[in-house]
Amino acid sequence: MPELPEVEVLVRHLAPLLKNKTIQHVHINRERVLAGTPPQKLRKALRGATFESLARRGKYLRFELRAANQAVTLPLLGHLGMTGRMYLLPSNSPLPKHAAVVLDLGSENFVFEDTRYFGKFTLDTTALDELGPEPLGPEFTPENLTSALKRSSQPIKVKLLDQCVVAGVGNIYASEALFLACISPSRQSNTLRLPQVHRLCGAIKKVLVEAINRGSTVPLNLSGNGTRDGLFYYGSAPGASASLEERLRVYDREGKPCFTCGTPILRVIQAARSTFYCPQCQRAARASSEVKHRSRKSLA
DNA sequence: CACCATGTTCCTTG
DNA sequence: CCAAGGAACATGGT
Repeated sequence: MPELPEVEVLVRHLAPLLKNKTIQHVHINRERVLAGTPPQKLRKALRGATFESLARRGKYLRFELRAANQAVTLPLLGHLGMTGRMYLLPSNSPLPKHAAVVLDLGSENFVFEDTRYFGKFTLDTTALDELGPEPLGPEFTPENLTSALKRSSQPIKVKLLDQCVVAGVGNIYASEALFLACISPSRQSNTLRLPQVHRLCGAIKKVLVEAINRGSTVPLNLSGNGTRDGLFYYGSAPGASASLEERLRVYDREGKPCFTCGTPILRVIQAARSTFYCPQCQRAARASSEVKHRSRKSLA
């Protein structure tokens, strides 16, 4: 599932390819991804409309379309869920089995493919209102992150997946950022001190920027066809085929040695998701019970 | 068959 | 009402 870096790479890739293309027909194969937008409404809104711009917000793609002879633009929101992909295909290419929505652009199709159909393709943009700051934007500061964390006793790893806290961090980069910041994933959010939050902020930015610069974490197959190369293909580019292990410091490295200290990486389950961390580099802070015990001792 | 998966949302429980 | 935990969603890979 694409986290922020892959969405960013995809948006940069698609924006110039879609610009000024006009939608001839709208094919909806899975209403579930419309997130409440009536199919007729989507067809009516998109048919004849032209792509004007595309931007990312968190893990969302926000398309701006202009209907023929209209002054106003229409926002269209996309989300890749766990398995979503978006790409252009020549009109004569076969559509994938799980094509949820297909926009006919004349000589090519813009395909939203999503095997598990957890993704979204909708005119309803209200989801954006709930999002916290962009991690690579000016609002994402240690001070703001501290205030977002201060009233939560949830483990910090779980809290980082909350899109209200910071928009775009997912399961991979939550583990990665905590490793870089040397913070235990089980540390209670509201017990982090400013220096640690400072480190965490920097670590989040660093792992995201690294991944964006790398192209993506998992090779994105933007052609929709693993055997084809060409314009829309990232995955097979030379140097882009490094395995997860070569790109990530702890994620999916259970039992393998920490790159810093050699201690085997652990995997635990938090909020029903896997977390990976180094128990040596990311030691939990001294438990409060231990602190109490000590003070009781010194009193005695 | 078992378990796992880059996400979000809904339901239940306390 | 709120926070937290877990199941559900749907499909495929190992």
